[in-house]
Amino acid sequence: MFSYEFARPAVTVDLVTFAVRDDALNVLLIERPEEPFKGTWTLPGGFVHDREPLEATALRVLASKADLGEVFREQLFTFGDPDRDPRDRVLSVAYLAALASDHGYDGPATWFRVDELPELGFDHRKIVDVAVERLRGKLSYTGIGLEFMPAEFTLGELQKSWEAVLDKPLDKRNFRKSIVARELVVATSRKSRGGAHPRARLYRRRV
Amino acid sequence: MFSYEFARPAVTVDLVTFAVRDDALNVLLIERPEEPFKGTWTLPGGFVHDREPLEATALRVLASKADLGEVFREQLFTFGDPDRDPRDRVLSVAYLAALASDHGYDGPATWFRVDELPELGFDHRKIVDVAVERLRGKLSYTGIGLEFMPAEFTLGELQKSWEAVLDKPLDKRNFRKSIVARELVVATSRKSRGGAHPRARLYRRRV
DNA sequence: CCGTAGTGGTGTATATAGTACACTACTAGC
DNA sequence: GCTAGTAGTGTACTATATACACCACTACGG
Repeated sequence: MFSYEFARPAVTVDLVTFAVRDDALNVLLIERPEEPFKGTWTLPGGFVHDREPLEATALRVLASKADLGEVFREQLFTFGDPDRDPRDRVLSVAYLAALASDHGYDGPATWFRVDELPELGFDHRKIVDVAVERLRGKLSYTGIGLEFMPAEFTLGELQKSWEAVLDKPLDKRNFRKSIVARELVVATSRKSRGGAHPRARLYRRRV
Repeated sequence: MFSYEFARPAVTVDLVTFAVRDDALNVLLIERPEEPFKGTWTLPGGFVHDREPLEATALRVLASKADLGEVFREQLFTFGDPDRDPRDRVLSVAYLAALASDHGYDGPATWFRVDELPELGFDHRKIVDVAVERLRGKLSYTGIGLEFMPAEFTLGELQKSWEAVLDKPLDKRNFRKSIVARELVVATSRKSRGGAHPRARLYRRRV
C-alpha cells in the first residue's frame, strides 16, 4: 500500500500502434480481459510503475501486451478527463507507434483497419482519432512514413504505403520527384526480385 | 490520506506563458517559495487536484500562481523522467499559454526574455525550450501568433510581434502578402491613432 | 516652419515547389 | 502470346516564396 497526503490519479501509457497491411492503415487492439469494458476492444496500455520512465512503460506495454520489441514510438498527447475511466481517475499518456510492414506480427493483439474500427472501450476511439490525425499531418513534412517500410523497399511500395496512410491516391511521377528532392531515401545498387514486373531499384531510409 | 495498492506519481501542470514585450519573446516565471529549488526561478505550476480536469488545473494555476484569467493555452508535452523532482516522482503535463500584448500584466510572476533566461529549477529549462520550439514551429502555419495581439492591431504591429517570436527580421511586403493570402486577419474600417506616423488600417483575428 | 524619426503602404521579377497528365518497357504466369 | 501488374520517365502550368526601394504621412523638437 502506498499512502499520500493528496489524491493522485493513476497513470497509464496507452499505445496506438500502426502498420500498413493490405493497402490500409491498421491499428493494434486487444480484447479487454477484465472489467470495465471486459470483452471490448481497447488500446494496449498499462500502468506506469514506480520510478519507471514513460518511455520504459511504453516499451514494457508493447512487450507484455502485444509481444512487440523495439519499434518506433513518440509521445502523442495526455488524456486527463476525470471520467475517462469509470473505476477511478486514470490519466493516460498516449504514445504513437509504428511497425514496419515486414514485421510479421503474430502476437496476441489484433489488427483493425482504422476505417473499420469496432466499438472501443474508454475514450480510446478519441485517442486513435488524434493519433491518425497526427500521423497524417506529419507524413508530408517528416520521415515518419518510412517507419512503415522494411529496410529496403521500392518507391512503388513506399507510395502504396503513403496512399494507405492518407487514404487517397498520389500521382506517381510527382511522388517520386518529391521523395527524391527531399532526400528522405537513399538509393541502393540492388534491385527487387520476384513478382510479375520489371526489377525496381531498392531504396533505404536516409541514415 | 489517500492509499493505493500501487505507487502513483504526483501529477502537476506547469505553464509556459509567453508574451511579446519590448520586441522580444518573454516567458513568465516565479521565484520558488519553498524547497526544493527555493529561491530559483521556475514555471508556475501546481498539482492536479482530485477529479480536476487538466485544463482546469491549468486555469487554476494561472489564476492562483500568476493572477491570470482566461488566456489561450494548449497542451505541450508530458515530462515523466522519474528524477525530475528530487522529492518524489512528479509527472508534469506542460501547457503553453499566450498573452495578448495589451494585457497589462501586473501579477506576482516576472517576465524574462527567452534569450536571457536565468537558471531554472527542476527540468523547466527543457520545458521552456520545447515550448519555444513548438511556438516557433506553429507560427508559420497556424494562427497562434495572433494570440499575442490585442483585439485590433496594425499589420506593422503584427509583423513586429512575429519578428520577436522568431527572433529574426521579416520582409514587410512579403509578410503582408502572405498574411492577407492566408486570410488570418480581417480588415476593419478603423485606423490607428497616435504615434508619429501615418494612420494604419486596423485588423482583427479572423473569427 | 522645417527637419527628422518612425511607420504605412505599395509591385515586380525570379526562384522554388506543387500539380496535372500518358506512354513504353519489363517480368511472371496462364 | 496474351494479360496483369509494376517501373520508369518529362513537360507545361500554377501557386507560393523570396528579393528588393521608394514616397507619404504624422508628431515632435529645434
